[in-house]
Amino acid sequence: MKDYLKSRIISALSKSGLSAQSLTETGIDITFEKPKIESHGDLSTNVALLAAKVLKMKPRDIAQKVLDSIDLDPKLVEKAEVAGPGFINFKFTDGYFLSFIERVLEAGENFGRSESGGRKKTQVEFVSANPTGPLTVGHGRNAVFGDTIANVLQWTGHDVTREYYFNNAGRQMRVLGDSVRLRYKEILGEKIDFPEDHYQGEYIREIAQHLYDEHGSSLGDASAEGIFKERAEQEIFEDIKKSLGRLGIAFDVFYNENSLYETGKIKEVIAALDKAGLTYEKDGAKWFKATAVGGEQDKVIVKSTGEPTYRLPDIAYHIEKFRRGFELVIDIFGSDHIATYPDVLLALRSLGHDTEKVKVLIHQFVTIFQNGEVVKMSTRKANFITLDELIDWVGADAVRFFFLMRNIGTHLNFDIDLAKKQSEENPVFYLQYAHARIASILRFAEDEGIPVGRIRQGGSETDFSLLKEKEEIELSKTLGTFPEVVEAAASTYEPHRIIGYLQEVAESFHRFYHVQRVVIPDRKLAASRLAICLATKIVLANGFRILGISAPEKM
RNA sequence: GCGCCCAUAGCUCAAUUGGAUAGAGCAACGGCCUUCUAAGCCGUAGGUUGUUGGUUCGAGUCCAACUGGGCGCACCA
Repeated sequence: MKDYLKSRIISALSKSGLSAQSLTETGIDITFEKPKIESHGDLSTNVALLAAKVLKMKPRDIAQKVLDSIDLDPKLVEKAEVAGPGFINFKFTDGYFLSFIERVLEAGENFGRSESGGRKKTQVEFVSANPTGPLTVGHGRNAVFGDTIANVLQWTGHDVTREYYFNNAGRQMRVLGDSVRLRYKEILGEKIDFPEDHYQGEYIREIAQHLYDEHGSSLGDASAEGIFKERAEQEIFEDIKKSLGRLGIAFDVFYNENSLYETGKIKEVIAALDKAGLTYEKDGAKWFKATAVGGEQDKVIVKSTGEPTYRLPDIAYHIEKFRRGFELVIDIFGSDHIATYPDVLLALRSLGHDTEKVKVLIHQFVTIFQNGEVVKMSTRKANFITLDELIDWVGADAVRFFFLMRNIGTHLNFDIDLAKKQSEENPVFYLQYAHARIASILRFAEDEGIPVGRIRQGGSETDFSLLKEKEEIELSKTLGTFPEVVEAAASTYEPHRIIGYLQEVAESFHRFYHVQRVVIPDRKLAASRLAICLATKIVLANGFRILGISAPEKM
C-alpha cells in the first residue's frame, strides 16, 4: 500500500508541475506512517512539510496541489485530505482491510515472514557463559533475547547461525577444578580450609560427590586440572544445555576458544598486529597500541606470564567469524562487558576488517527482588538465583515473556515473590488466553456443523462484505500490519515491539469477541467471522513462535 | 576523574526511528456472565516526559550543560 501511494504521489507531483526529482536529489524520501489519532486516517505522509523548504512553497499548498492531481483507486482509498500543518492523510476502505483476512489465511504459518534479509549469512552469538556454574537469571535475559533476535532475523529471511562461545581453559577453569578437588577431599574426611576465591556453590559438592560415588577414594592424588576440571566442565555444560532447552533454546555451534590456539589463529593475530606496528613490549607484557588508532588507552594483549588476555582470542574469534563468511555478526552481552568490545573492534578495524558487519547489543542488568530486597548476585559466591529456579517458579513462557517485555537498554526488575504469587495474572496469559479462546470458538463451531477446515482453506463459505462492524474492521486492520512489525523488530533489534503488537491484537480480538457473536444462525456471516478468528489465531501463534512461547489450545 | 547506558502516571513500562491531542498493564473506583472460555470487556481517575538552554514548521525522541541512578575504567572474562 505504501508503495502504491508513493508511486501515485510521485506521478501527481510531476503532473502538477512540482519536481519529484528535485526532492529525491535533496534526500527527501516519501515515507508514510500510521497516525496515532483515528481521525487522521490510516496512513499519513509528511512529504509536503519536507518539500516546503526545497520548493519554497507553503506545505499546505504543496499538499493541496498533490491531491488535486492524484489518481487513486476508490476500491482501496476512501479519502485523501490535507490536514494540520501540511500532512496528507489517507483513509482506506473497509474492503482493503478485510482483504487482509484472506492474505493471512493463505500464508498461514508463514504469515509475517519476509525475505528482506536476502539470505544474509548471519551469526548471533549469545550466552557464551563459561562452564563454571549454572546459568543465572542474568544469563537468562541474554539467552532469551539472543534466541529471539535469531528468530526474528530468520523470519526476515536471514540465514542464521546460533553460536555459543566458551573457554574451558584459563584461570577460571583451574579454580573450578580445584574447587571440586577440595570438596572431594572434604568428602574423604579431610579438614579443608576452603578458599574464598573458589566456587562456593552447592553444585561443586554435588560434582565431587558424583566422582566419589564412581571412583571412591582413588582420586585423592589426582590434580585439579585433570579429572576434577573435566568432570566439572562436562556436568556443568550438560546442566547449562538442559536449562536452555527448557526455554526452547538450542545452539548450532559451540565454539571453543581453545581451538583458536590449536589452529594457530592467536599467533596469526599477534603477527598481524606486530606487522602493522601496533604492538610493543612493556613490563614483560605485550601491549596493543590502541591509542595509535584512536583508542582511549593502550591495552595488554599478552600478560607477562605469557598468557593472552581475553582480547586476543576475541579478536581472533571475530576474524574467524568473517572468514567463515558471516555478513552480519551479532554479539550480545551484558553491560558489565561494555568496556571490552571497543578495543576488539578497534583492533579488527586496524587489521583491515569491516566492523560495520558487527552489531553489538548490550543488555542492562536484571535486578532480582526477593522478600522486598535486592538480591546481590555473584557466580563465585553461592547467593545467586539460577535460571532453573526461575523457570521452576514461573514457568518457561513467563520467563521468556518477561525478559522480552522490555527494551534491553532498561534495567529489568524481577520481583520473585510477585512473579510466583501472580503467575496467573502474568501479561503472557492475556495473550495466550486470546489464543485459547479462539481455539474454543473453533471447537464449538465445529460441533455446530460449521466447516472450519474449509473456511481455513479459503473456501466459498465466506463473504467478507458482510463484515461491517467497527470491531471487525479494526481487528482485520491490526492483523494486516504483522509483517511490518516483524520487519521493524528485526531492523531495530527490538523484539519487544512484537509483544506490544500482540497485545494490540489480543485486545482487538477480545473487544470483537464481546461485541460480535461468531457462531450464529446466519451461516454466511458466521463463516466470515470465523475466518477473522482463524486469521487472528494464526497471527497470535506466529507471534508466539517468534517469541518462543507456547500457543495453548485450552487454558 | 573518564567512558557507556538510563531517567515518561503512585508502581512497572510503551510511544511507529523527528510528527498532529504522550499510551498500556498493575494498584484505586464504578459497571458487565440464562449467549462461542469473566485469565475477559466497558467506563472513571491519574502527566510541566529529571532540570535548563539549543536545533526546526514540529522534540519524550536530536545537540549541549546540569542533577540523580546503573555498569565499566585489570597483566579477570
